[in-house]
Amino acid sequence: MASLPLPTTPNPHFSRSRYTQTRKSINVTTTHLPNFQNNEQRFPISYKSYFHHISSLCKEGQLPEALAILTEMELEGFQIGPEIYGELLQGCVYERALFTGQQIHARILKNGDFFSSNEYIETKLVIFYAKCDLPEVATELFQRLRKQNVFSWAAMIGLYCRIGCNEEALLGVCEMHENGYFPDNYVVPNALKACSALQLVKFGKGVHGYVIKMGFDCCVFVASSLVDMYGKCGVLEDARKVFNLMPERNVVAWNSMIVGYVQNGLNEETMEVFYNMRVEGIEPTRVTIASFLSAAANLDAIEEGRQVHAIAVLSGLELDNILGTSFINFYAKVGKIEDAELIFSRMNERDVVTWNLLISSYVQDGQVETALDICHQMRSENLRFDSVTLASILSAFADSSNIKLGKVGHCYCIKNNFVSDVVVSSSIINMYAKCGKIEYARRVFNTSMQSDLVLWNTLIAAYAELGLSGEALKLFYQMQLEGVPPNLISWNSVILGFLKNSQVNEARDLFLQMQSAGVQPNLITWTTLINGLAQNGYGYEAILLFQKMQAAGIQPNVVSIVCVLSACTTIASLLYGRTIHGYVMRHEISTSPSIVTSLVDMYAKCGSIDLAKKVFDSILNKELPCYNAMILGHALHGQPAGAFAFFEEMKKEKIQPDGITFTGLLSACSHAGLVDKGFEVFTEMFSKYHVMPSKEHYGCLVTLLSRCGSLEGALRFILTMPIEPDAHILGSLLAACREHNETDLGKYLSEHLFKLEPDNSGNYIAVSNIYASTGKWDEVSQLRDLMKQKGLRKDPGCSWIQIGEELHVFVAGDGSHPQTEVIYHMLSGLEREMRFMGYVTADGNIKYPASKSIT
DNA sequence: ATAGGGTTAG
Repeated sequence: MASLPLPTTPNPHFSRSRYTQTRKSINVTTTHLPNFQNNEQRFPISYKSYFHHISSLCKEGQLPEALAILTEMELEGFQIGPEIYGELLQGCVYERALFTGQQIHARILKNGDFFSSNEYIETKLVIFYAKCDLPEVATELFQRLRKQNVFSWAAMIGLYCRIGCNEEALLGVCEMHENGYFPDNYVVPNALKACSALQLVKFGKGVHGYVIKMGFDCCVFVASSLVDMYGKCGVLEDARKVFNLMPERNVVAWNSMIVGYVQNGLNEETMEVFYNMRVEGIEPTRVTIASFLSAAANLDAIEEGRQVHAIAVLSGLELDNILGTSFINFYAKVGKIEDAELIFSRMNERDVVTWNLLISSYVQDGQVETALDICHQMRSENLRFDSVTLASILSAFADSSNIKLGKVGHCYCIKNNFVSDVVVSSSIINMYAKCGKIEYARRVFNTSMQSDLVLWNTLIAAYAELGLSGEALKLFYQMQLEGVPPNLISWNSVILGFLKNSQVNEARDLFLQMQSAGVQPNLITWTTLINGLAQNGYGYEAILLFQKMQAAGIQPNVVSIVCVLSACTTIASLLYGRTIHGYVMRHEISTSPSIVTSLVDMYAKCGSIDLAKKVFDSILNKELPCYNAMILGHALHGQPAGAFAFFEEMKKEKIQPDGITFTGLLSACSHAGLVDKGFEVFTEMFSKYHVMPSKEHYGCLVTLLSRCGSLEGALRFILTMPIEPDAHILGSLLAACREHNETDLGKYLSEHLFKLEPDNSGNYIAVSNIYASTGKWDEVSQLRDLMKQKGLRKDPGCSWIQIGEELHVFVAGDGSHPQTEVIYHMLSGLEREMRFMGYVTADGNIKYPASKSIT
């Protein structure tokens, strides 16, 4: 019989019969033990051999076999020492085998005090229960410990970290330190993790100091954790410093740096680190790839993402659920939905996240039907919808204004208790608002959690979109009374509300207010303002604002470029339009379809049909909007043949025309005086192309008749058309009155116009044009003063150009067209179509010379 | 020690 190193005192509970019972209970078959069973010679096996065998079985995860040997040892009469139980418990820790571990714990207890009060065993038990994520049991055993040590502390701190009790974890670190146990390089990473979870950079820095003092800073684990902590706390400079100082860097160190950049939106830096990592020859892991893909998705970097896809395949990385979803996310975000689908079909395991990502991909792509299809498939695979699924499909119903399905979705949320999720309820509010049911949105908001910022923002955005700026502002104040401080999105929405309601000054004022409140405007704020100014007739100021934005260090994106191009268009600034075109070419965003379309539109409307055509020809997949831009461009040039040629080309390419196409064709007819052709197009529009005529189309015909036919014919047409004439239509009649010197009829129509829209500044301009054309400058001045009194500053009916200190004001030949046309005429040398009205000096006074030619 | 999905603003 081999001698035991421990215990030195006999165990009173030890008896053969007890262990025989245990043997039965664990159902051991001796076939597991070939070396021992088949050895007929039966050399005496030493305790040490048994121990090593158990130890290696435990390390291989063969716990039942290890237990069987334990039983065999007991049958052989060995007294079991703590190190054997320790090995077994360690095996259970590796395997997270809670049940087996509990059995071992029971055996230890049966062996009595000697074992259960052994420091080594006690610690192992704490570690075991901690690793099995049982905080109650682990804490109880930890508190009953006769002697704590670094290991038991490490286990408890690790447990607290895993289950998200980060405060407890940090308190533990402090307490162990106070009790004289120095946190080792296994405890430090957990402490740092807790710091980042709690965003306690200062505590993290303290730990960093401790790390340096203890000399742990050369430990890769610790240093990587420091990089991770600084990254998660947003202190990228410090993360980088630690990273640069690391004597050796493994994949995790590189990954931590990459993850830090990606999570802070520093996408370019992420890519740079990735490339450096490649240069150093470090093989990427799934973490590397997933993080890189996230950056590539944010940057719309299709090529880079595809290359990394190839790298992942070449590196033989397994396409697990998380890596797979990263690929789906990347391909969906860059608009390659087919590739996203392909990845999805190749994945072996899919969970709710995977399915949700595919659903939201289709929603973002505007494919509502397919998204719903996927929902059904998801259900047939016995996966339940969660709040993420519902938020996605509700936003799909919002985008497609499908209130019927929206209501079904709302009911589903009520039945399945999703309405308490703020993300879901904000989706419901948004859905009702986008479906035109603002009162339903309000009611859902009233019954929801009123402490959530996003819910407030959703409702404010809904009112803002409708131009109900008063209501939006009221909510903006109300949320602050309820103790919810507004964020950037709240400010942006209120500004948008003002601009949608033509309250340009209020919008500008709020833009200043937000800055004095310490909220810095972002790209969206600037773009909202630029777009709003352009839409309200302040094209020049919009361009100045765009330049100011760039001076403030904010890089424009696709949306802001499109907005500033539309500003160029409204004031026909070919010069600045070309500047923007240059910017676009230099920054390699010239492939964006919306920018290209805007460029065509800008050139066409600013008077350079040749440049418009040049850009148009460079487009590979031409869609409806760029054809429309070319048609409108030719219409404005008074080239109906060109407009109709593009219409024919469009038909050849099997592109369905829409309402805008026909507005272009009709205005081409109106410019060229083709009355019959105009009515032919009008008839074809609804009989052949099933496009319902809108107010705009009727307006074009009224202009056509009043210009080319007779004023009388136009009046008769107005009486027979199926819609009420709006201000725009009356405006074009008014212009015709001026052409025909029908001043009395003009004055009569003006009264109607002011009744229809008393605060529309465009009407003031239209009426003042009548007076201007007959040289009645006093009346013009009176109307301008009235506009100033009313706070109206919008000047869509006339146009101006700055020459030195003077602002020269022009009016179009018939005064009925947007100012764009005026400057277009000027640029294309068609001065005869235009009449010079006067000029505004720098101090704001208007001077009206009798006449002036333009050079 | 490091990695994946949803809501609100242009």
